Amino acid sequence: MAKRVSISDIAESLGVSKALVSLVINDKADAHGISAETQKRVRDKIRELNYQPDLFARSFRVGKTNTIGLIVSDISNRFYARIARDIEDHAWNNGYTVIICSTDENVEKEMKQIKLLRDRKIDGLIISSSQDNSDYFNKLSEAGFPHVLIDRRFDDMQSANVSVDNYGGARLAAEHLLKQGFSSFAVVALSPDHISTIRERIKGFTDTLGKANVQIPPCWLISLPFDRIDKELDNRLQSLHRQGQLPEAIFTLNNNLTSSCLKHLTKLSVNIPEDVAVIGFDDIMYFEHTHPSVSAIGQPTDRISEEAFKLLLQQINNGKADGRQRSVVLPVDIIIRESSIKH
Amino acid sequence: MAKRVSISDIAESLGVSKALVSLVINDKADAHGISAETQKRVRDKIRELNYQPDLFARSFRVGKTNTIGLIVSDISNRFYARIARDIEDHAWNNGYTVIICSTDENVEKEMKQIKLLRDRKIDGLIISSSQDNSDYFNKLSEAGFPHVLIDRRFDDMQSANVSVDNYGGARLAAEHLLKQGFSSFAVVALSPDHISTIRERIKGFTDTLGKANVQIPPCWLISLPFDRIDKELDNRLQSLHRQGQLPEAIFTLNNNLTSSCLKHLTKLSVNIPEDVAVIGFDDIMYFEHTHPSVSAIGQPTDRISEEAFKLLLQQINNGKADGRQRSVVLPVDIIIRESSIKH
DNA sequence: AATTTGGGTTAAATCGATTTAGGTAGTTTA
DNA sequence: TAAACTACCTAAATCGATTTAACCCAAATT
Repeated sequence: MAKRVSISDIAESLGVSKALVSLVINDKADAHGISAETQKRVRDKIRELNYQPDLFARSFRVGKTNTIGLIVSDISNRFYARIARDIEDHAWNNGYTVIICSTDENVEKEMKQIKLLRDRKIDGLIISSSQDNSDYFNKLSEAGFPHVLIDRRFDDMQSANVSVDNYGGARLAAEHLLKQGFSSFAVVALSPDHISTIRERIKGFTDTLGKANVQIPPCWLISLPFDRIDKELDNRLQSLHRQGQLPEAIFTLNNNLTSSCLKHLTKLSVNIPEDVAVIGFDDIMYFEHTHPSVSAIGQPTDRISEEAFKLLLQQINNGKADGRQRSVVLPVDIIIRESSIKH
Repeated sequence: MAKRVSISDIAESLGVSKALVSLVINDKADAHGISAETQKRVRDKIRELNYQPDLFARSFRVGKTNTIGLIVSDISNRFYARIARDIEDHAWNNGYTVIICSTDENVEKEMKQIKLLRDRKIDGLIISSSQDNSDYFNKLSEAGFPHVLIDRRFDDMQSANVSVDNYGGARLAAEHLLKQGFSSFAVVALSPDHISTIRERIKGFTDTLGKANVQIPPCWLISLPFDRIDKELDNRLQSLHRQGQLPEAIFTLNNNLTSSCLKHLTKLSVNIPEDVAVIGFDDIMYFEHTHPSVSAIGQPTDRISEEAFKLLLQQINNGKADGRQRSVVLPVDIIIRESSIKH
């Protein structure tokens, strides 16, 4: 591997000091009164030897890596993939690079990842956490480590955070289903059930039904472990179907659950929405083209990314996470398609 | 921000040298005859002060960052999202971290990204390149920089690479459509058209049709610019539809093109497959649930990731990209669903 | 003539680790 | 008793940059 040319090489071959070269590179030459002629000589030599500053060494010295971390449960989930893409764009436009980690909802893994990223000296972190309380992040805040929580939130949280109106979205779904005249409902959720988005969506849905004096019996409150969504849902739906106990409508709490639900109902030859109506939280493009097309609560992924990155950058540039951290809650909307229209 | 404890702090508070502490940390103490007792003292102190080695500083010193880059055209594309996820897992299991970049098929951006990542001293790179020749990568090979090209390939390529049998996959699609009895065909491709996957898929398709004495007229060879797939395809399909010139079957060259095609045909009330049949390269879960379900050529994303990471790790561990680089071509399969079944 | 001024430049410390060629002191060997 | 050996440990260089306090010299001022 050909040896890279370093700042010393430039300095030596020119008979000047490394300091001088560094000053020129960093546009501090004028401020230090380096003569125009010398500056030109340096710049020419840099071009001649094709010198590229070692960003790693620079980062080491100045204590800033221009790298941020993004931790989510699964980067191949469309929701997070979109957010990742947007954040990557914002990062790139601001001279940052993104390291992405998937936790599989595994808290230990998540903590290890945060630790590793911090040991690697990332400048900040954007995370959709799987943890069940804010302790860890409050410590991060106290340590002044720039970070923004997205998607999921905690009570007593000091950290900056960006989320959507999960409660309101679920209410929209419930109101819509009630208006359509459905009268029995199931919720398909995800465990671990401490996840705020899940909790809020369930609450928004059940509260709204409650106001209409509709309760959801336990057998229709379905919670599936993250790593076996598909298989478990298959079992549960099959068993309900066998017993003729399917509800009139199902509210699925994220795009994976919606897809899986669609798949297994179809497999059971259950007609949607004639036999069972479906509406999901989180809209993705394909729901427009599934059979039937699927109603969903749409989340503004681009706004989430934008706000999160903005908040992170503020913290990084302020040198620390300062006291009052912004908490941003974004609105959602409902997209009504075939799957939830009463026949 | 509380000051981190460094190796010097440990050394000082113990009255020993930094070297000794470092040796203990790196399990080289025994080899250097450091007494068991001293080792224990060091380890105890490390625990007491909660010392965490600065991985960044270590990387700087040893010249290895344990970070790899992954560059693709768009990380939110399902195909790449899956690959990214798998690579991330392999990386994590091997103590590596992944920096992800999306190029939007922009060659200049891609080069800038490679340069940035190299300046940041990543240990290796996995890339699905948008470039139109192998020069840049051959230079990378000569410089001994570990890298693996995935998905797309080049002629005269010295770099390690993992791809799928695009030609064969396209042949499968063509054979299937012919067997179904369709007799006029369109191909929906992506520009820039130098991309190897696109070229090979087109060739595999047209060659196979050619053997059956079927030609594709220019108006049915549709090539769409990456950043305006959806809009352009809408126009093209509308115009063909208006003129009553839609083919009997369409072969779409990636999952985005397939989705977009589905969307716009549906919008035009064109029945699939009665009016126009569709089969796409690259299968994604949703194609099983779209209306109609969509036939596709499935790519083994997990194998791609696995092989790519394996090849990269080999290069990294060998210290250099050695002469003969492995070239892996993986098989694809055809999944036949409703959209390509003749009525 | 002595002092100040300032333009142009550099030496050296620094970031936090790793690595290697020694050093020291005590014990054994010749 | 001197040399050799052993067991333990350390000094200092190093990675490639940035940063700061000083330095030198010539011109201007007093």
